[in-house]
Amino acid sequence: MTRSESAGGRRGDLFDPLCPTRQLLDRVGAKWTSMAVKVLAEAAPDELRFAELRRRIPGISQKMLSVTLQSLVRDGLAERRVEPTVPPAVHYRLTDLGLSLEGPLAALRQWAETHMAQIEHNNRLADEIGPT
Amino acid sequence: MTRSESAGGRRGDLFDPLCPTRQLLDRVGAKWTSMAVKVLAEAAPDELRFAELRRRIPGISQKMLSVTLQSLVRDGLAERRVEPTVPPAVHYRLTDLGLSLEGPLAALRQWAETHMAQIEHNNRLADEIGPT
DNA sequence: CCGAATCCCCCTGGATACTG
DNA sequence: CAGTATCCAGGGGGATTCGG
Repeated sequence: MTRSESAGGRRGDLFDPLCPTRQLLDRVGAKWTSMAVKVLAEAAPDELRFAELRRRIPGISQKMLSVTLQSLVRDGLAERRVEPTVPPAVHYRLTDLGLSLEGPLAALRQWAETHMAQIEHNNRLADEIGPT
Repeated sequence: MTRSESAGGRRGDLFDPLCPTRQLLDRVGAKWTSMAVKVLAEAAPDELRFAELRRRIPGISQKMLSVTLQSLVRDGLAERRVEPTVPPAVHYRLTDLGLSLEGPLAALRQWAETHMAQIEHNNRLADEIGPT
């Protein structure tokens, strides 16, 4: 990718190794990841089927659900279990690792619910005095 | 756009784009936001100048630093103070609101530092057995 | 010194259609 | 039912340049 080798620092490389937080945020910041984790965490320790997950995440496309679940599985945050029936039934559940992420995520959610109204308010203020 | 107008809940439903958590994640997920908050939080209660911030955030361009700081200020997470000297000296510091975000963010950082190595390992495993 | 403006690449994620 | 493949629009964010 050779993005920015001229600017005195290759941030493409330097960012990943030094900052696990960045990596995590890239995942959590992905549009549907945190919701999937939340829904799976709420259901835990039960499993959820693909269609059930989809129903519990209104607005998600099956492509994005599929992609999101794949990356969770790939990261070891979730596990996939296939029942070899016809048609196949695929179940997902969080691993312990995935469950352990719920704590920090819940804290962030808590903060958001407490403070986002204030932030939106601040933004509206900025829209008034700024453009004026 | 087929949002999720059928979905009942707003608050606490992070499926909905209006959900506070979604909005927060969009901010925190922005590439440099969390890093800027961290650096500002570490310096608190002292202020940091623009150039100093830039030095403490390896790899950031001045455009992105500018943009990031603007959105922090706009959200009321940070404050901007200009000394009308020539050339001007611009200082930033977190507001109380911004500081209060540091807690949850630090928790996430903590989680990342503890578990990201495991996640990367999981990914390498997936790369081996998958393509095989 | 600080930041606004511009250009542009590329990645995310949405819609749709097709397999097993 | 579950997942894959393709196409495509939008926007984030990097480099660069100009302004005060």
